[in-house]
Amino acid sequence: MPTPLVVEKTLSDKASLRLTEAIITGELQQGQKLSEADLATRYGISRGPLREAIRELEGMRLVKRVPHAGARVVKLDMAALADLYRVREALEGMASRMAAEQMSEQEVNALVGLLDAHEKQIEKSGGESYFQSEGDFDFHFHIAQGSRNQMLIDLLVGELYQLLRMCRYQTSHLRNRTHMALKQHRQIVEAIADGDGDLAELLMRRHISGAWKSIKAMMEENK
Amino acid sequence: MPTPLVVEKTLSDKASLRLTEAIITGELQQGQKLSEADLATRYGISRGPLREAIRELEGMRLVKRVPHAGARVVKLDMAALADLYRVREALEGMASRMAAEQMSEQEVNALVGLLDAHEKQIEKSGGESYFQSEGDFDFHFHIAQGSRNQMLIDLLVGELYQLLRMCRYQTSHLRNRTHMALKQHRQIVEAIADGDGDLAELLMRRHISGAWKSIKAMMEENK
DNA sequence: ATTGCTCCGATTGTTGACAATCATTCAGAG
DNA sequence: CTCTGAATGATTGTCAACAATCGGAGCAAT
Repeated sequence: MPTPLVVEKTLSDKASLRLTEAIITGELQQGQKLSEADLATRYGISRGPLREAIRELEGMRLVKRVPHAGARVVKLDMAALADLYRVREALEGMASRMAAEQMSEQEVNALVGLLDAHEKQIEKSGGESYFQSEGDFDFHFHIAQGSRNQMLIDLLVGELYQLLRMCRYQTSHLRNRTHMALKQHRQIVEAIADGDGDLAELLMRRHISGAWKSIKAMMEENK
Repeated sequence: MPTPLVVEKTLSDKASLRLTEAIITGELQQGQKLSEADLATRYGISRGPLREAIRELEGMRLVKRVPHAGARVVKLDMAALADLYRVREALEGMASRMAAEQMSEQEVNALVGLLDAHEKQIEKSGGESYFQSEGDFDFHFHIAQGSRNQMLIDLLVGELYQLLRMCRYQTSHLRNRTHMALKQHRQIVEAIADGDGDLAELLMRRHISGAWKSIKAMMEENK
């Protein structure tokens, strides 16, 4: 039985995906208003599904909606990013702890392999492409999965990581942090391999808190 | 100028509120299917707004939707509750830390007053009414506010607390924990008053982790 | 008896038209 | 000239009809 090559999706789900990408890549800029009629005709669908897609993006915190006034792309100013990184610190810290408690040896090996691949990529094409190609997300994504906590996974992958991608796309990123990041990643994996939840959480929180500090410093310097 | 007594809301927002209450109180039971046609006629609205309301509830994690098959009320089994309490531990721990760093003296005093009121209520009407009347939520709600972190507040108040209310409504709750809970609340406030973020986070995490252990024990015993 | 197929009813997904609301503009009074 | 406020255009909210899809009942063949 041949499986269908194109997975049939509902129009609003497809619209939701397109909108998500448009927002993250900056095709729809921060604070920009989302006109229902405009987007509907542009995507070749009706306003009904599009409205539902917007409701979905609201749930992901990518847009903010105000009744009778429409939806606007969320604005990631310094305060919002500070909030985001604190929440991320809490959630990924917990994810690392739970991953340390529950990841199988096989999964840990896969993680190590992932970091090896990342290291090679960095050596070959300069640190820049690491963040740019979202290799960094691979790592954090796998840790989230390792926690076996579905709610944690949904929160991180479905909401926080989208906002982070959005931020990363729009601010050019420091490539001098890649080596430090990779080293910290290895330390975290080591703690997970040892089943040391306390240490894994501590290291992940430091890793994220440090990333925020350097982003913040860069933002304050560049403007 | 007299402010309007009835705040005009959109139909889908009103439906969203009604549905939320119906789910939390158990009027719509866990796992039950939400029929669009049925609910729409019952609420006296059309299917359009109702569908948007369901999308909103999906964002709050109160229902789970599968394309072409409808939406069902989420099932809070043991595994889901375990996940929920771990996430809560991480987020409220962070909220307590930030509250300790940022709450004003005045706000802390208000918190102390709140706990005094709670204590009186417990003495007067037995411990039972404390959890039942959602006095416990008052406390956690104020701490979230104190964090000054809007994303944290949205996550806790808009999503996690709804699920917790749902759980609390349906499982009769231990009243022998009220005294211990109150004592722990006081310790947390003390840490916040001292501006000791480390301790505030630690105590809150213990508080929540302890609550989960006793709930889990009760569930395993009762079935 | 069980497996597979077809048809049918019920439910969800989608559409375009209609109603309500908001923001802007422009006229007129002070 | 400024401020108020009423008309107007554009945008969002709502509705009811239509199309697409899923699940199950019933029947036939092995």
